[in-house]
Amino acid sequence: MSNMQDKPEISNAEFEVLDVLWDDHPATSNDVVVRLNDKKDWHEKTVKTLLGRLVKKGVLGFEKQQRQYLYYPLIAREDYTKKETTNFVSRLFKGKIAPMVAGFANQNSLSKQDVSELKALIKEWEQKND
Amino acid sequence: MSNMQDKPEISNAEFEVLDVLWDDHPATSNDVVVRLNDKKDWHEKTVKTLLGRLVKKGVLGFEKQQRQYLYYPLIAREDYTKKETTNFVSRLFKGKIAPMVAGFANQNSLSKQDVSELKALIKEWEQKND
DNA sequence: ATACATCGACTACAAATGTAATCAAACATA
DNA sequence: TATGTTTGATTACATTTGTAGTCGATGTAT
Repeated sequence: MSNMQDKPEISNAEFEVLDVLWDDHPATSNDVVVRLNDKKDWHEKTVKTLLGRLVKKGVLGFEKQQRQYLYYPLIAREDYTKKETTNFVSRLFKGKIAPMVAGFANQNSLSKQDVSELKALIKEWEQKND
Repeated sequence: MSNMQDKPEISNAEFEVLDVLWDDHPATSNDVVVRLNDKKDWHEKTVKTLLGRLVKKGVLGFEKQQRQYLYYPLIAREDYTKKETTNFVSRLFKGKIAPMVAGFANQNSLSKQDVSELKALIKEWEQKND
């Protein structure tokens, strides 16, 4: 079983880096640094370190372009978010999605759009599972 | 501003301990150890350490009963889960709940009950915000 | 050519975390 | 009473994480 692929454990700081690469890639380390400046107040070296760690973890790949690297994600945002969501819901809500939505709705205000999107989801589900 | 209450940053291992205390409290360290045996394969000492750390973080309180301590949570599960959920949705889904439910639904199978609970939530919301 | 600027690689280092072991005091037991 | 047991307190220690700094190779400007 050579390809026993265990979850990459992405830290919070690493996630921010990955996130900007999901938004647009490939990108040089400097691109990432620049795009992170909006949200985070990180030193260039910090961002480079995080890029390196993500590469080592198999989360990012890169290819050389002259002296620089062009980084890109090796895992899809959707896959990651789905897995994390399942995990989260399972840990905090015994795997039940409704209580999580309930808690959320009660904490934040659900917008009209949120609600109509949820209704659409449900309708779709009902058509699939008549 | 003495009561500037900053979030307690509960680690994964610590959360497991807190979780069994939410289920039933107060409880002695040994109670916790025993109840954790089902899920986790942790040494007694490990559990004690985690209890201590949670106390230090202000997440648990205790009162002495003879030589032992009776531990109990100082924060409510609902408050914690709500805060974590808001945080999670904000980080991974730009604060939008519907995409998170969509991803979840698509990964796991939504049960008929999940759906009816969601519908109930929505109906309630619609009544409140006519 | 010379001197700086920049890149990735490697090193640094404290705090948090996972995972216990040791120690001293209090109890229980032979 | 001498000994082993159990408790919380303290200490241990490797790994991960946040947050950079240094170094050697390469690229750029004078």
